[in-house]
Amino acid sequence: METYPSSFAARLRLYAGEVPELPEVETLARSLAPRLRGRRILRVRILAPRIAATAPRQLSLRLRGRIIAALSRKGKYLLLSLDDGSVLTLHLGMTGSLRWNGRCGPHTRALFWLEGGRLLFDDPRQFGRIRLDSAPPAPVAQLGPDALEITPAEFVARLRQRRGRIKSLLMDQRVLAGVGNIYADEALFRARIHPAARPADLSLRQLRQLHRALSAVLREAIAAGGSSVSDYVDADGRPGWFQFAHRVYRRTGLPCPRCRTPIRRMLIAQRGTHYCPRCQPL
DNA sequence: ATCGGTACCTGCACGC
DNA sequence: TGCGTGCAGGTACCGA
Repeated sequence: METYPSSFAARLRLYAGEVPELPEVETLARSLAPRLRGRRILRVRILAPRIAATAPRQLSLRLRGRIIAALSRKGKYLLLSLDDGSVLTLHLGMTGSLRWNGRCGPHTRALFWLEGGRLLFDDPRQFGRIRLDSAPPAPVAQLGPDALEITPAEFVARLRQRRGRIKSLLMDQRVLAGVGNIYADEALFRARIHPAARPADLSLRQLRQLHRALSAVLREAIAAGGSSVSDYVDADGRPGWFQFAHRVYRRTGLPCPRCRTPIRRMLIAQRGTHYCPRCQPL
């Protein structure tokens, strides 16, 4: 476990884990499933119309009385299958969170009263979305294979039919689903691949290495985040999250954990991108 | 068709 | 000290 200057710890506390990517949504799905499955929805209230991709009135009317049959995740989407065949889709955006039996706050955007408890949707920036459809909606249907489930062969094939920069492709939800800025940087570092490289620049071996690195970093994050995010669903705050330490993400200027060269930051597709110039040559 | 850039949104850090 | 500015990045959308 690395130690960081306290100012950096504060920054990590502020940002790390705040943006829900695949591991955070997976952990949330696992902790919520036993609480929600089989429960009837009694009442729904949308406080911020902006986050409702389905009209708030429709949501309230059509959700009342429904039973949550199953809960699943695809990419960064949380899918609640209801007893009438419809699907409630939740996306947490950048700052969204779900809390079971939590207290309402200034950023609470939606409330779901269920038998035996209340689910809160908090989202300061309101990039999250809630929608109800008769089947998995277009955004979900267009997702590529889930990043946790994609095979090495499929991973390589899908990347090789694209020409963009490798980091952009990793984050393109149609190529594969679930990877955001944090895990893209971390996976590329582990695979020693420059984020601006293009698939044509990379050997088969490197692409397979990237698949391994991505699987590893996602699984580690789920393992580390599991208990803490589960606590978070119950209460306020996320103690224990910092078991998972980022190696390059937001570590600009700090020594590379492998070679001590200062981590560098660049922009790719307007996103902050962190890499080691020595370990990840172009 | 594919890619890159921008809008949306808010809270925090930073600098004058 | 207080205020203005920039930055963070999820998806959708637009134009080249």
